[in-house]
Amino acid sequence: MSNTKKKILDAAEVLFAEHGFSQTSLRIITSVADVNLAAVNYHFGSKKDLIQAVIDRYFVMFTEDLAKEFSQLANTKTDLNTQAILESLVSPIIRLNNVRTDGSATFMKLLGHAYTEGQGHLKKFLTAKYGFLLSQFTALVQRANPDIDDREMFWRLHFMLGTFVFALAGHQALSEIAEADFEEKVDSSGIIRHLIPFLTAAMQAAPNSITGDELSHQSNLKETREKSTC
Amino acid sequence: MSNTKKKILDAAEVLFAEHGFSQTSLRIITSVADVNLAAVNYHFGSKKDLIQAVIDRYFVMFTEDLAKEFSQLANTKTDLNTQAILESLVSPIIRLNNVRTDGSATFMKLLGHAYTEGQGHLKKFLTAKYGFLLSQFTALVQRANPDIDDREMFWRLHFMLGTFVFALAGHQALSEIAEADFEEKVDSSGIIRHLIPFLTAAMQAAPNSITGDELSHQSNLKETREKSTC
DNA sequence: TGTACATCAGTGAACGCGCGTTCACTGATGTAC
DNA sequence: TGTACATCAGTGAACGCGCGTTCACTGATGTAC
Repeated sequence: MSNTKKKILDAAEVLFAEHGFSQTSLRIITSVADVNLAAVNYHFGSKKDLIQAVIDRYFVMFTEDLAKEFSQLANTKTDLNTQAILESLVSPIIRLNNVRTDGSATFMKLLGHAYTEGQGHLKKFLTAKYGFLLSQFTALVQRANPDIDDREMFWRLHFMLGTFVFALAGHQALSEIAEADFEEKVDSSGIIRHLIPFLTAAMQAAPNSITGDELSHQSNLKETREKSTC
Repeated sequence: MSNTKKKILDAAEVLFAEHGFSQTSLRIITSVADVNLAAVNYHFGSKKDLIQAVIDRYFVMFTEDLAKEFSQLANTKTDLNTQAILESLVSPIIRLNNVRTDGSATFMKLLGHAYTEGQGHLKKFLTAKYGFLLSQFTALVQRANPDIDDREMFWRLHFMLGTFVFALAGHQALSEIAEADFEEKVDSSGIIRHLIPFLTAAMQAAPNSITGDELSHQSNLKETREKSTC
């Protein structure tokens, strides 16, 4: 990979993570990377392809590690527990910090933007290329929690992954508040240390017995608002 | 409020929720609302002020209900439990659906965009105006969980709120998959029904005893990657 | 009751600007004969 | 060894386009005398 190409990717990932894709112009990327404006289109073809390349570079690193962790767990002969499965995510995430300063937070921010900004093509691209890892992860969690039915498992898995991404992507803002309040600096692995027992307990919750009907009547406040805001 | 102003707000909130703020142009908003392009600047001053007005209209409805629920809980003489506190969020969220079709999902999507897109001014505006509700919520959860120390409570509160927003904002995409897999349609209140036991259990988890040092060495894979991607 | 002026909601067209992309071009390096 | 051509990385300037915003203007309604 040419030096120019690498300089573009390095500048783009930081700016995309911080400000999102559509709010980051090629002009600001190329000026930060100190390369010519036309170089993006020369090396990547278009802005869309640059976004894909930035995300894919992280995914390749991340999924390589993750696949190893999963296959180790899958080959475990003894019982699996939820905590061990969640902890298998930790090393691949933390190791991104060795590749780039704040690598794991950057990766999670990119994922967050891809989730909310992408018009679908990014999601399809990622699902097609890395969906098998989600399947593996699901299988492991199901093996560790055989009593949870498929519907409930579906929701809990997505809540869990959502919390993971959200917590790590918003890490910077939160740890600034935490630092002001508790004089305690917290990095990515510090957040994960708080996340794992939180999510392990959540995963093992007893399923809900409240019905939809009960739920909609449980408040003491009457629902009297009309379908209008005039 | 003039009819034109209301038509702009109604069209804008749907488009902002779906595509984000910066990716939604005033031209598409005014064409959907069937009003003149210049009307946005006439009635709201600028696009930034329109965004603020859209979000504030939801917040006024939501926080009005929420404040009532919180003060009811605060006046409870008996013991508070986490589940009851989480359930107090349900009615104010669900009631948004009476005001507008998919109101609660729209609100959560707007919150999500405000969180990831806003350059700070939106966050400051919301914190200044509605931060007292977060303090009330924190006080209630602390009363229900006196054994959790302040640091741990800080993180769990933010994980919880993050999961709530993430789950409800991404509700549409997920329930489409859920529908395909389980032939079961799920709306906002259906998601909340899955969320509450999940988060209640998470909140009551035993705090972690793993130290940072143990965490960074718990993987069997060696961390050998260099700080380079060439 | 009539006239003059003020206020207000809304409009059509244009403004300047920043955007992603394109294109003709340069200069260095490699290859064929 | 020398010459002609091909390939490649990169560049500077311009392109057309969509954006948020502005501005002079219209027409309806209200108010003062």
